[in-house]
Amino acid sequence: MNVVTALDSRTARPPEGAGTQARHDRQVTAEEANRLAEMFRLLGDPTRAQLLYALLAAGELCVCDLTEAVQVTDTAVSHALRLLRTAGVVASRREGRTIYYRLSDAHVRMLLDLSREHLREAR
Amino acid sequence: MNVVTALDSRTARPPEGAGTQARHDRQVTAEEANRLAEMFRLLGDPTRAQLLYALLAAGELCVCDLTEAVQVTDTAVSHALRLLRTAGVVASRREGRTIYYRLSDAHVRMLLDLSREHLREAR
DNA sequence: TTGATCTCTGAATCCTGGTTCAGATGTTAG
DNA sequence: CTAACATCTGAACCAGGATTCAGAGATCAA
Repeated sequence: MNVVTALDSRTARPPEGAGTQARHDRQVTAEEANRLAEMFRLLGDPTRAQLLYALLAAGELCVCDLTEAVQVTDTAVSHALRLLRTAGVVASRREGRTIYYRLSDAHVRMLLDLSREHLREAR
Repeated sequence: MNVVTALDSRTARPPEGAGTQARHDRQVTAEEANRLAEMFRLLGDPTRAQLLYALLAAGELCVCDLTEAVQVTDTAVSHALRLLRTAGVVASRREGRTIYYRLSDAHVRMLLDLSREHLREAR
């Protein structure tokens, strides 16, 4: 209701229309925000984060290596990897009885890389 | 950007010895990964994500505006904002009886901006 | 074949944390 | 002062999801 002091002007509220298509605007629809939240949630678990950063550093690792890197059960690792796999974040490759995992999403890889970088600079 | 992190690396297994240096390297300690996970977790909730993206777009909004933007109770918004506030992600400013919130962490702002961008390009 | 290794799966448990509820705090108007 | 408004707080409730448990595929060696 109140007029807001926007940093960037153009805060005009479009009339909630359903016929809105993909905007290149700053505006983010609830749908988009939910998709983004879903992705962030995937990274927001200590086990999964450690797995992903281990893969980011090593490039490719088998489950046994990952189990050793992160201090949890191999079962927990397997469950975590399944989530990441079905989400398309990691990909797997079988070689004999061992299965190697790697990051498959360049987008996520950049997020991980960038976040690590900035965690170290700032604070 | 140079997001490429050599995928090949025939899994040259470093012998996992005692010498755990690698502080500025690609290596990420469990401690760092947990900190990063904690930050991602903060963004990994639909309500909080919508709040943050609303703030990213508008620059500054009061609780009543945020309550309207996100479709939840004002109480839920308040709880969500408290989490973000204590984490240093948002800052508040009082003007009369209304309180205005804004993003206070440049790091998070970039993450939000970048993620939105890439969600739209890719896929 | 048997046994050992590596990984995955579904069910059950358990716990974190998001929402709701009822009320408190602070602020402005009358 | 009281009343209305804007927001916050703590406790309780409850669901989603991470871990554990027990066992199943899959693959290789002997």
